[in-house]
Amino acid sequence: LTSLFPDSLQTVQVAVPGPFQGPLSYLSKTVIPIGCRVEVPLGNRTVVGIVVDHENPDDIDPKKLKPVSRQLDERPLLSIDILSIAQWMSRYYLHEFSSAYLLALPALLRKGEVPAASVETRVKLTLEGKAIDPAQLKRSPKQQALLDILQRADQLSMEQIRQLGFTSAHLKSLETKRLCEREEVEQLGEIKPTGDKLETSLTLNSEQQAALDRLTQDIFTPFLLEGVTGSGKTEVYLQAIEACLRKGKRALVLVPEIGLTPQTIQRFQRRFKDPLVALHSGMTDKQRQQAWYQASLGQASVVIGTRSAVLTPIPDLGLIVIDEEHDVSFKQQDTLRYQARDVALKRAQQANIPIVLGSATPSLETLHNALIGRFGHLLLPNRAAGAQMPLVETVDMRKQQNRNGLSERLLLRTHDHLRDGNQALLFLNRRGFAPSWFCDQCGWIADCVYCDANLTHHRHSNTNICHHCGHREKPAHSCPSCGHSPLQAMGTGTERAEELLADLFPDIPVIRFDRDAASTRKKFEAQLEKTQADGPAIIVGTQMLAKGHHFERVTLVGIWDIDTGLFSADLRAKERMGQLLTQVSGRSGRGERRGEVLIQTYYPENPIFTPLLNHDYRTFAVKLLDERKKAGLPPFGFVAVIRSDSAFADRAENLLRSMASYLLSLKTVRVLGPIPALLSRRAGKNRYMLIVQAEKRSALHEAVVPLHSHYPRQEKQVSWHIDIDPAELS
DNA sequence: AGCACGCCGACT
DNA sequence: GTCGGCGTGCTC
Repeated sequence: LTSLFPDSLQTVQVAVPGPFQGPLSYLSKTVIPIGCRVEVPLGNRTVVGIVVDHENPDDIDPKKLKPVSRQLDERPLLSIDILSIAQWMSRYYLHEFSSAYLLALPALLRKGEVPAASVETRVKLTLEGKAIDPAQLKRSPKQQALLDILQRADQLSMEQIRQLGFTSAHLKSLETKRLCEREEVEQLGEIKPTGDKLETSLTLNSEQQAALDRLTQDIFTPFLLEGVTGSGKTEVYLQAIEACLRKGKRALVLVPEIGLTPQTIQRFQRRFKDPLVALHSGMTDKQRQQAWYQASLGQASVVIGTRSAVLTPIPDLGLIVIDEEHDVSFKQQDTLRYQARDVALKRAQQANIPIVLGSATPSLETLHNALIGRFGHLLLPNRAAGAQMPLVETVDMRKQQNRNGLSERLLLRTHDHLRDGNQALLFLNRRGFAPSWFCDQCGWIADCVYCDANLTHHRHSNTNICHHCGHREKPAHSCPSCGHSPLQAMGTGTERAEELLADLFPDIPVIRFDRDAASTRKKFEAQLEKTQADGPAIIVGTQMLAKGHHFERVTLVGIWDIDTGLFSADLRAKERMGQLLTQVSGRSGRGERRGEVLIQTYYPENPIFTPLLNHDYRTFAVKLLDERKKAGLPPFGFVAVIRSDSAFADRAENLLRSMASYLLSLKTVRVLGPIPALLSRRAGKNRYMLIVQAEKRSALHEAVVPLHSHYPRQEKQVSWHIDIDPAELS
């Protein structure tokens, strides 16, 4: 009605950055559509916000409202669907209202930048290019391959060419030979998905085919695709995506942080003529913004991204794939602590489309849902190419000579595999040279000034580093406690392992993967590149190695030290240990030769190993589910952790004590704590936690929701947060 | 989350 | 005398 009176002022509800429980109200002369960005005054500055509603809540006096400074978008940037998922997230994860909305936008758009209309360079073949036989270019194989693909695709965008692994130099060469030419096209509207292929599909085995048949539905159906490593899950995804594109719908693929390599993108881009965009942390803000905008305009048929891509607007979304669904990187560990897998499930439900969660080692939550029939359960129990599962055995460290924790047995097996020209992969989940710097006279250990933790010795940089807060110092030469000199590096990290291996096998390249040797995407790619070379090699590294990389020529996997995972107090420590062990083992023997896995442990008789030695992750997981059931832990109950930190330990503890007594008085939830966090002092702050448990999700939420209004988030030098469905109890 | 205001110690 | 340390409080 108000729009009939052009002079009258409208109210708009705007989600703005800040610690607000809901949107703020502003005045506007015109009706601003929901989903548009606006600039609004906030305090004495101007911020970018998103219009999420029009109605003004009753409790706000309209006379106090300020006007919107500027409308930034003509048309909504975020659809109602995305807005409602964002709203669900902020309610469910109990974080500031606006964070989820802002999370849905790439950084540049969050800052108010105008989204770029995408000008695309399209590459087309000339008449000669269409006619020529690519075999004539056999002296330049890259050009030949590019020509071959262009002949099959008719035309490709520069982005596609890059994603396929070609450089502009390759293209230039074809251009100078007058085989192809470029043309600039301004892309405005949608591009209809076709599902037309560049590369033919692989033939599915009967299990893959059965899985595919069930995936191609048109209503909300969640599936667990449980397939052993090497069983061909990706091929099933690709063919399910093809079916989706053929219906004119688009697909969203989420992969773990570290899994989104050029190889992964290529694997998807090589299959389809349809355009694909990737969204990951290796891209610049500008690139991300462009990719996001193209996706939101419907110019990409397939969107492949990491955690934060879960909220990318995609018109006519028809399928969601979550690869390696158990991976911890799907849970955000700071600010808005969401689990992207669960948000994706919500999104699929809302869009009424199928979603497939794939893993060789499903999370206990997902496995449980499949076992009770809530999710469809698709099984790929065999390796696709008929390769055998590796032989797994434990090495009893009590009966072994060892050098820096490398047993004689593992050393001999490594030697054998290398002698046969194969690669060996040694997994050691501890970076640095040694986990401690100590005095063998009096037992003094270098610890962090700011944390309740030892310093890790790094030899390359001759520094002792705290892995929890980043504090660095030069290693002391003599003991500050007894004066003894010299001090020693005790224990083994990847740096020392690398040194030891280089010493033992002087002629064999040792390639290290950890946060230090592969700190950036580029360095990581460089290390991967080295593993492609012919001849024997040793790959040594941390859990970076467990995440979906195919090391075709690895035939031996050695697990340097599994025992830390056996005794950690954390909720998911055992689950992770089993997943890691299964995943790392899966890195071996995918080719022709049967792989071998050796697990070094001081506790070989621990029954937890028994099923894992036979590749029976399922039995292992069912046992853990049974333990969870007895303890009322997820997925049989619901958990929230409230963490507090303060420079003053008593303040942090007292705040939680007060919350605990309030929560206990409700009599609807179980409360454990306050207890000191696993790392009780970190970066100079004392940390405590409170574990809240309930049988019903609703009871848990009802209990914790009021805390935000009772306790300001920053009060008298204490800050606190709630973590719903925490990844770890620490 | 920012950002200003305001009250205390250590400097030209 | 002030510069700036960061504790406190506010933002439709």
